[in-house]
Amino acid sequence: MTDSNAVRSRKAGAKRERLMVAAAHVVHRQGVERTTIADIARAADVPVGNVYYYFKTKDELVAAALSEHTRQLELLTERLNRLPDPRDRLRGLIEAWVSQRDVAARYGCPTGTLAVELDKRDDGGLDAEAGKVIRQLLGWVEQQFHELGLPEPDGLALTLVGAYQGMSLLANALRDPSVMDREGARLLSWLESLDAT
Amino acid sequence: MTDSNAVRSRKAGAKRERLMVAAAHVVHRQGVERTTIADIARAADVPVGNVYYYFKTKDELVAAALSEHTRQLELLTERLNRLPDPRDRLRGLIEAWVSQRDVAARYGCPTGTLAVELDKRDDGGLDAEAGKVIRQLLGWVEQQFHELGLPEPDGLALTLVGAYQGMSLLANALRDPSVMDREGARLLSWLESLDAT
Amino acid sequence: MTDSNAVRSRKAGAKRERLMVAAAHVVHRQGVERTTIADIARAADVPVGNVYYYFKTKDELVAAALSEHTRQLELLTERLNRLPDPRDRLRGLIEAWVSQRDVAARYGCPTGTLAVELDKRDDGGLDAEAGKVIRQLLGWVEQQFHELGLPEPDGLALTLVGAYQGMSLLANALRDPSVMDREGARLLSWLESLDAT
Amino acid sequence: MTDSNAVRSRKAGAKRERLMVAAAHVVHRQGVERTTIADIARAADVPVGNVYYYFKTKDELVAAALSEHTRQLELLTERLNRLPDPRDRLRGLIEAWVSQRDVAARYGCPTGTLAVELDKRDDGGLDAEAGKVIRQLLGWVEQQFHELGLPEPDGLALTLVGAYQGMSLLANALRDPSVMDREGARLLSWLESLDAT
DNA sequence: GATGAATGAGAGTTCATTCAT
DNA sequence: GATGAATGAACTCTCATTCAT
Repeated sequence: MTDSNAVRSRKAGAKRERLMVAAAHVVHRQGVERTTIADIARAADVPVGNVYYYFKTKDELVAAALSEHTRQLELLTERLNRLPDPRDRLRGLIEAWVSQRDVAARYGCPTGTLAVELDKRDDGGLDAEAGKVIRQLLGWVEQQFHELGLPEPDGLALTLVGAYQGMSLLANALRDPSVMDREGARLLSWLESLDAT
Repeated sequence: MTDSNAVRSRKAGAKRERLMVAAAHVVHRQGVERTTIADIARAADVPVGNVYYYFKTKDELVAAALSEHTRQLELLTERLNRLPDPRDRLRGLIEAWVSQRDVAARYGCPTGTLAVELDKRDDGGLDAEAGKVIRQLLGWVEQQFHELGLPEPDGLALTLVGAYQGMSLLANALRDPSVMDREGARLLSWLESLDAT
Repeated sequence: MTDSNAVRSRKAGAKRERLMVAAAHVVHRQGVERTTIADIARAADVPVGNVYYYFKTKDELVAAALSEHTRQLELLTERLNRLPDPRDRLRGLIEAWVSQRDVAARYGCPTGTLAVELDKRDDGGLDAEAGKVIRQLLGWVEQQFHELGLPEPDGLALTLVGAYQGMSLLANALRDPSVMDREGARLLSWLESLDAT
Repeated sequence: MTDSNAVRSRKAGAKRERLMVAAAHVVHRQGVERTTIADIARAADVPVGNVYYYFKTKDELVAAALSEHTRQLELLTERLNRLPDPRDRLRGLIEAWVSQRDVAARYGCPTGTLAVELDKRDDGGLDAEAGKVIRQLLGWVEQQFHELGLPEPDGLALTLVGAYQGMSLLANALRDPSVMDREGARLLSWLESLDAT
C-alpha cells in the first residue's frame, strides 16, 4: 500500500469514525428524533449525501452512536480493570460518573437517555440495542461485586447502576449538577459499608 | 346559561379533559416527537382541526400531558396523606410504584421519560415544566422524611426518588418488570432501616 | 346538508376527481416513474402537500389512474351496449380505438403501457391491478363474441384485444398513426369474416 | 501491442460486453427507470465507478441494451435465413417467440417493453433508437412476405409483428404463458392460410 | 484504466398549523 | 365552536455523475 493510499484509507476510516462520534454527540444533546441527518453531517463535516455511503439509514447511525457509547464504556472499564482491588474499580466508576456532573445535568446519561427514547419504539430493533449497552455495564459491575465476594452481586449491580441512572435523570431534570455530587458521595459511602460477611 | 349551553360546556370541558388524558397516555407510550396531534386527537375521539380550540400548539398539549401527570401525583399523595404515619405514606408510595411494574417495564415512568425527552430542548419552556412535576414529588417525599424527624430530608428524598427513576429506567431498558419488585423490596427495607437519631 | 356544504362536498370530491384525471393523464404521457407527485399536483392545480390528503402514497395515485381508465372503459362499453347487435358493438370498439390514433402514436394505449411498466415490479400490488383492467376489457369483448354465437369467444377476445395492444405499440414505437388506420381496417374486415357456423 | 496489453484489451472488451448483456438483462426485468447503474454494475461484476469508462451516461447504457437486443435479433434472423423457404423462416420466428413464453409472461417482449418505456420521453433520443430495432424486425418479416410473393408485405409484417407484441403484452399483463401458445398457434395457421394469389 | 468515495439535486412523505365554512 | 381540508416547510433517502488517487 502506498503512502497516499494509507492516507486515504485512514481518512476514509476517519470519516466513518467522525460520523459515529458526531452522531453520539449530537444525539446525546438533541435526542434521536430532533436530530437530523444534516445535523450529524454538519457536526462531522461531511456532505449530507455522503453520510449514506457509510450508513444506509438514520437508524444505522443511531446504532453507531450506541456502539460509540459501548466503546467509551469499554475504554473506561479497561482502564479500571488495571486497578487490583475491585472496590477501587467501583470507586473509580462512581468517580467517573461524578466527573461528568455538568454534562449529566445538562443532557443526562448518554446511554440512559438514549435507551429511554428508543424504548418508546415497538420495532424491537434499536431499543434492544440500547438495552445491551446497559446490560454490559451491569455485567461489569456485577463482576466486581462478585470478586468482592458479596452476596447477590446482580442485585447490587442493579442498585448501583439504577442509582446512577436515577441521579443522572434528577440532575438533568432539576438542571442541578450538585445532585451528582451528593448522590455520588452517598454511593461511595454505601460502597464502603458493604461487607463480605 | 341555558341547559343546552351547560351541556355543551360540560361536553367541551370533557373534550379538553379527554385530550389531556389522551395526550398523557399516548405521549407516555410513543414519546413526544413520535406522537402526532392526529394520534392524540384520535385517542381522544376529537376531530383534528378541533384540537386547536383547546390547545394552541403541540407544546401546549404536551404541557397538558404534564399537568395530567401532576394531577395523578396529587391524587396519589392526597390519598397517602390520609395515613397518619409518614413512614406508611412512603411505604404506600413505593408500593404504588411497584404496582406499576408492567407499565414501567414497557414504557418507563411517565414523568421521568417525559422529562428526559424534554430536557434535550433548549427553549427553556417545557423542559422546566417537567422539572416542576419531579420537584413536586421530591417536595412531598422530603416532607415525609421531615415529619419523621430524619436529618437531611432533602437528600433522602433525592435518594428515594432517584432510586425510583433508576429502577424504572432499568426495568424499561431491560424489559424486565421484576427489576421493580427487587428494587422496590430493597427500598422498603432501606426505609425501615432509617432511624430518627 | 346546507347548500354551502353541498358546494364544499362537490368541490372536495371534485378535487379528488381532478387528481385522478390528472394522474391518468400525466402518467399516460410520462410513465409512472418519470412522473412526480408534483407533476400531478400541478396538472390538477392542487398544492403538493395536499395531494396526500387524498392519496396516501404515490402508488395509490397510480391505482387511481388505473381506476380512471377502468371508468373510461366502462363509459365506452355502456355506450356500446346500447347497440342491439354485438357485432356493431365490436365495430364501435374498433372505431373508438382508431379514433385515438394520434394519442396512440404518441403515447400508446393508456392501459397497455401502464400495464407494461407496472409488470416490471414484483410487489404483486399494482401490477395485478393493471391486469384487472385488461381482463375487464377481455371479458366484455368475449361476451360480444359469445352473443354472436361464435366458438371459442375467449380466444377471439384474446386475438382482438391483442391486436389492439400490438397495433398501439407499433404505432407508438414507429410514431406513425397510420398504423392504427391500417390495422383497424384489417380488424374490421376480420370481424366481418367471422361466421357463426 | 504487448501480450499483457492484448489481454487487458480483451478483458476490457469483455467488460464492455458484460455491461451490455447485463444492461439488457436487468433493464428487461426491472425497466429503465427502476434500474440503477449500480444494479447493472453488480450484474456485470464491474465496479460502479468503472462503468463510466465504457458508457458516459445511463442513457448510453440503455442504448447499449437496445443494441444488444438488435444483436440478438440479428443472430436469430441469420439463423433463420439459412432456411430456404421464407414461410419456414416465418414459422421459425413464431416458434422462437413461443419458446420465450415464460419470459414473456413474466417480463414481456424485451424490445417492446423497452420501446414502451422509452416512448414516454420527448427528448427524441432513445425512443427513436427503440423504434429502429422494431423497424428492423418489421423489415425482415416484410422481406419474407415479399419473397413469398404476397401482396402488401408491409401490411402483413405489421400484422404479424403487431400480433406478437400484443400477445406478449397480454401474456405479461395476465401473467399467463398459455396466451403465447394459443396465439402462436393461431399465427401459424394464419400463416398457412396466406396465399400468393 | 480502475476504483472507492464524494456530491448535490431532487423525490416521496410527514405533520404542525391554519383556513373556510 | 366544530370540522374537513389546505398548506408548506422539513426530513429521509436515492442516484446519476464526478473526483482523486
